Amino acid sequence: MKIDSEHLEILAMIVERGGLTEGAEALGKSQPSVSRTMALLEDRVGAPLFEAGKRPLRPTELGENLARIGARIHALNAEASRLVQSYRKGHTGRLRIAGTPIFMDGVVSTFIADFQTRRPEVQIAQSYGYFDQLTASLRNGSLDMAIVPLHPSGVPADMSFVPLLPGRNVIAARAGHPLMRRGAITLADIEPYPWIAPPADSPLFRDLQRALKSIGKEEFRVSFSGGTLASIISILAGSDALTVLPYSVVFLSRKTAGLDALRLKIEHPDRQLGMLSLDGATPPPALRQFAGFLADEFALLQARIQHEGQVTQRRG
Amino acid sequence: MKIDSEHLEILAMIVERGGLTEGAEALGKSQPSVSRTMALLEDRVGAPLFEAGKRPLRPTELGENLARIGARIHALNAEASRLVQSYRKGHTGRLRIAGTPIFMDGVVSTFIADFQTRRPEVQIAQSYGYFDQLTASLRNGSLDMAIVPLHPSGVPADMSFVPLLPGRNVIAARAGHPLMRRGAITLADIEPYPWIAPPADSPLFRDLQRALKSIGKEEFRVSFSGGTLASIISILAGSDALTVLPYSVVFLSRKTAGLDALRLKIEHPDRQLGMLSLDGATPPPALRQFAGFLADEFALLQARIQHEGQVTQRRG
DNA sequence: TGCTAATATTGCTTTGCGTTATGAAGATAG
DNA sequence: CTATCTTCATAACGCAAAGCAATATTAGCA
Repeated sequence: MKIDSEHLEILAMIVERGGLTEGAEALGKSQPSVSRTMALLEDRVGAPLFEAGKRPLRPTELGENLARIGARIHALNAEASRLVQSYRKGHTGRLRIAGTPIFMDGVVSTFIADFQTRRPEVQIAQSYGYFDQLTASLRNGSLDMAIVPLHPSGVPADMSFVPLLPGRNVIAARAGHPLMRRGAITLADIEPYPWIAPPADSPLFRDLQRALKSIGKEEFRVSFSGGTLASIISILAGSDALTVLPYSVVFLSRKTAGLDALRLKIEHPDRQLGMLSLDGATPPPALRQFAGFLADEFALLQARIQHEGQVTQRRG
Repeated sequence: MKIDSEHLEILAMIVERGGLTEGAEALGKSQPSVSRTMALLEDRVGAPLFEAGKRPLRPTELGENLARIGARIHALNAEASRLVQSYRKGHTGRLRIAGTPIFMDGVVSTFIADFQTRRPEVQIAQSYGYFDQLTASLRNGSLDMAIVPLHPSGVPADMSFVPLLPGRNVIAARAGHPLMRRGAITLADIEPYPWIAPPADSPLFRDLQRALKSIGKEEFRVSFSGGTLASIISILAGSDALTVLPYSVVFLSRKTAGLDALRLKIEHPDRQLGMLSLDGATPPPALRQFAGFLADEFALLQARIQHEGQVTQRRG
């Protein structure tokens, strides 16, 4: 004896409105329709839901109790509708984002924070990884979007890539570093200082090797390696060590972390930092929202970086 | 965009069971049926509820959230079914019972108490009234059953009457009353004592008049009138007053209230105390339960009364 | 690669909901 | 008490959807 929840909702509305006709109107249905539905429900329940021979249709004890339940069901159903609406607009959902650690910590996470104040119902699960692992996760559906440095030619065939920033790297040190005051820096100037290296399997580590090689430095002394951005910044701040970081990271950490970039041009890899996502799957609508937000924010960031560069050049 | 609650319940079951096939089985439906239902729901929702290309069908974030709501709807629906079941068996409901005050207070209320320990979900609204008022209430649906003294010929055509006890009245006084020790009582013996009278519009008051006339007493001194049984008992207990009460009331109050019946035969009206109910209307199922219970209890009571009578006679 | 089990699709029937048109009956006012 | 209004019930019919069996498809796995 299964009762149709819809019937209970209709019953609830009739009781709430105090009459079948008004209930039907409120439900947007015809009066005969709900009349028959109630007759059917009474049949199945096997007991009268309305007092017989009363014209402004009044519920019996049982009818009232069932109506109470119907009202609660209606509330739940409406909640489901709201959930779906919200989800479709991208205002609700769970996003699984991953990317290379330094860039995620140094840049993306601050934008995520902004996004979450705007869309608090979107929960974001952030994790870290490098290219191979990230593409695998995208393919098996355990990740919605990856943020990686990538050369346009390296985009897998089954994925799309939206560039956010050029992948320009700089040599970073603490703001008060002895080398900071120098106008032009030579290889010899750099020689005495130890290096902090990103994890050996990271693209940034390879960038570091290539960058130093590009300015003629084949060997370098690593005083610290493998840490997250937070520990790298701590160590940079408390020592005269150098490291290679994306310029955007240095730019955003300048003031808060007392970091700066050395006036030394190094080869920057021909890559772009951008958003990578799988083509086939239906993306969560929240992803569109988030991707759009990131694109906007990064455009702004790039403008700020360029403006700063001009000012510096003019001053320098 | 209204979502079918049934669909949400199905979704919940699939998620709970961890697979479409098992969900279908648990629901007692065929696998294709629930498969298509879910396809339809996904269509309407406009977003995937299950991860694409996963064989033990796993819900998406949205699917899981909707399933949670579905589970709550299912619980409510089941609650409704239980309510209906319970109601149909007469284990739940509201009964509106009314009757003549003395008899309700003295006899019926104790049985109501017993019934309620057995069926705590049945709520009983008790009220008081005399014949005309009670039949009117029965007819307009504001009363489910009346308990009244009635001659079989007086049963209205549109009602049924189930007798419970003969309407035998006795003259009652406190157990230690001077007249109690006497074997045979004459009219002269009664003369000195004042009377307590029921409300003047009650059948019991007319009974009192008739009873006294039947033993030749036309005039009597009324020292108190109009009270409920509780006050009548108090006054009887604290004085040597006499009154007329149904024997069943005296019988049940004997021990607790220190009441007894005088050894003086009076004319008892040719009426039966019984249950009166309207024929046409569908009675609440709980009424059957209650009426059956009362019939049983009164049969027992009558047996106890008869047994007591025999013992007393043998002793007397 | 090929097997197995899970899910999707297809074709068909039945059920129930929606509508409009119309009938019956309680409520109400004079 | 009857005339009238309002409210609810019934009838007839089309359509959407749910049910089932049979069958195709595909992910997981050895």
